[in-house]
Amino acid sequence: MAGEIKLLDFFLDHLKEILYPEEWIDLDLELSKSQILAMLIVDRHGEVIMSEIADYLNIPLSTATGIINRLVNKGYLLRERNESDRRIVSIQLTEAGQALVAGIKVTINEYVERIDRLLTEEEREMLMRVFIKVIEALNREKEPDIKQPETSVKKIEIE
Amino acid sequence: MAGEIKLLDFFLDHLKEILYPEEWIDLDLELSKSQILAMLIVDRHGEVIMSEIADYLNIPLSTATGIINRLVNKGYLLRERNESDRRIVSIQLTEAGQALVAGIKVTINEYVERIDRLLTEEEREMLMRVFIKVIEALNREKEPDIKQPETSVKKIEIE
DNA sequence: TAAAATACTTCCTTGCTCGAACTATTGGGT
DNA sequence: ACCCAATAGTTCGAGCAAGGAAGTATTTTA
Repeated sequence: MAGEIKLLDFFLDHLKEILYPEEWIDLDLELSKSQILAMLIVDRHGEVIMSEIADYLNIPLSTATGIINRLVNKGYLLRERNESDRRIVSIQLTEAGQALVAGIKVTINEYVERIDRLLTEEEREMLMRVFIKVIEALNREKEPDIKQPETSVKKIEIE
Repeated sequence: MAGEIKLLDFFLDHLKEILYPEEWIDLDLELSKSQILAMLIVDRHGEVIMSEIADYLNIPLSTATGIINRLVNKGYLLRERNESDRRIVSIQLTEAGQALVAGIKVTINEYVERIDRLLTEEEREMLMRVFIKVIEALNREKEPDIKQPETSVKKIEIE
């Protein structure tokens, strides 16, 4: 009981920090949150189609179109129609885009290391475990159907 | 080393969840993130002036004006000029606003309890400790000056 | 009493978000 | 072959948010 009250107080006290995590981390002054996510997705998958981006970001295609448009206009992404199926639009990084993503990753890594240094090995493990537990539980409640959660940590090669 | 790589992967994998925490929690369909925060601030302080809201939310006054305007238009807040210093505008909850905040708190509490149930006492304590440690460290780096951090858990009476 | 500081608001631009409507292309069924 | 449905996107319109710049009162101070 006492534990629960404390956790609620804690959430209310830190709601601002929780709701605006991008302010912990000045990720990049050039791009917005959504734009950074989109760039990282394109980077990770090499070449992506609009629907995939919308899927990964969990946003409607109409929103994705806007985000990608701005990145194309800034010269970070390339948009081109697929010739074998002309409904499909595929997205790639330009060279400027690749350079930008590299910089973003460095920045993220710096922050991660900064946090990492604050934690004991035990805390680090528990943090990840708890985070995954919470995310999985909340996802499970949202859509108690369809496919496997598949929310465990995936290994991604960095550099 | 292995720990750090894992933590970086972890962050990259869950960047969407981290950057859009409002999607974990369908806080309220009626209000936006900023609007909810503004309502909670007014609720907690009883009567607040615009500058205080801007301060707490860490946004410029021009942004605060817009957020409060929409809440006033929806009938949740009351805006009135201070008679002793007519530059000042103070904000209060209307009855509808009080009812809404009560509902928001119930919703938050439900989510907090849902998370709480997933955690052991040890995890709960560590989670709060780590969270505060990280927030304090990042704040300290941002502004290595001025006043005390004052980021420890404050107790707030609920209901 | 004039000038500076304070407390806001207004205006403008950019971005995100979403639904609805629309275009283009492809695939299936008969 | 032809029509219809499904698929893949874009466009449009409206609301919300962010923030800088400029403007309006009002109060303080020098």
